[in-house]
Amino acid sequence: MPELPEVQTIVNDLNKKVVGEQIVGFWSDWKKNVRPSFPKFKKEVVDAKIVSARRIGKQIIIDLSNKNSILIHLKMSGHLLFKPYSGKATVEFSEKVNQYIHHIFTFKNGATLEFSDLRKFGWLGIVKTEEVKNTKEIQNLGVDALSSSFTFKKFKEILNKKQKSIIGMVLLDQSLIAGIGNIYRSEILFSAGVNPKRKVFDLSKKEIEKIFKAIKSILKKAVKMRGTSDSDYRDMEGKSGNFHKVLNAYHREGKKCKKCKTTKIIREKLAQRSIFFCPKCQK
DNA sequence: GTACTTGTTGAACG
DNA sequence: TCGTTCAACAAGTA
Repeated sequence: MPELPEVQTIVNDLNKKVVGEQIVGFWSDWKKNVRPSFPKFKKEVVDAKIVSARRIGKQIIIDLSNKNSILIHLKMSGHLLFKPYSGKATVEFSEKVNQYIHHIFTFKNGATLEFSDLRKFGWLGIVKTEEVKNTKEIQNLGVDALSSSFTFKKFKEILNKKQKSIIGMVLLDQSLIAGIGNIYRSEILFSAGVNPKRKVFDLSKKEIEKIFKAIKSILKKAVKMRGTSDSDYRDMEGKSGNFHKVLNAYHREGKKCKKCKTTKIIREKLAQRSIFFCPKCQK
């Protein structure tokens, strides 16, 4: 499932591969997830050129030459796949994930950008570029976890407002800090040595510092490694990320903690979501 | 057929 | 009224 580092990887690839491309066609077989409507979306994107791609939280924004922007949210199982023109109908990928393509952009040079989404939870929409920041999806997001405005001071401010909350919940709340999902929440708290169920007011200054540093360092490291492919995430070429190879907690329940090497990682539910941690290393 | 997956959202809660 | 918590929802797999 794409979280911030996976989305960042996709945005980086978009900037490398599709900037300057002119959209000549758009196809969809799941029109209910195209906003505001399929005909309107198609009308606004066809003929436009791609200017640049950016990201806020897990939200992808692709700015077009006609003052419109495409918004894309991949939700659980969405992927964007770029296929350069090969002279054949499509370039084949071996990964199973490609059977679920529901939306396809075609470019003037014959390349395609395909939106694959197994569970059909993802969506894409068109808005005026100047209206992007006013959309409900963007306005509801807190400060982006990797942006320069997410400073230690800012993190303390957020925690100050959430004294009674559980730290594991705060990290997952997109309206406070945007970009952290279930995988990185577990990894960040493991790295900081903090139990996910601790209350914010109970955290020491040093622990807060450790959590903040872990957010930045783990997310940056994950971006470098092109994301986590725990279940089915793929980058634009259909390739897996590498971060799952270095996971310490996520999806490791029953396995020995890599830090203390004695205690097993346990899995618990926190507000309907799984949380993974080492009961010995995370107090 | 049922439980499980996640991010988002609106309803229900105190 | 407000801030917080919970359950529902999307669709598919095992």
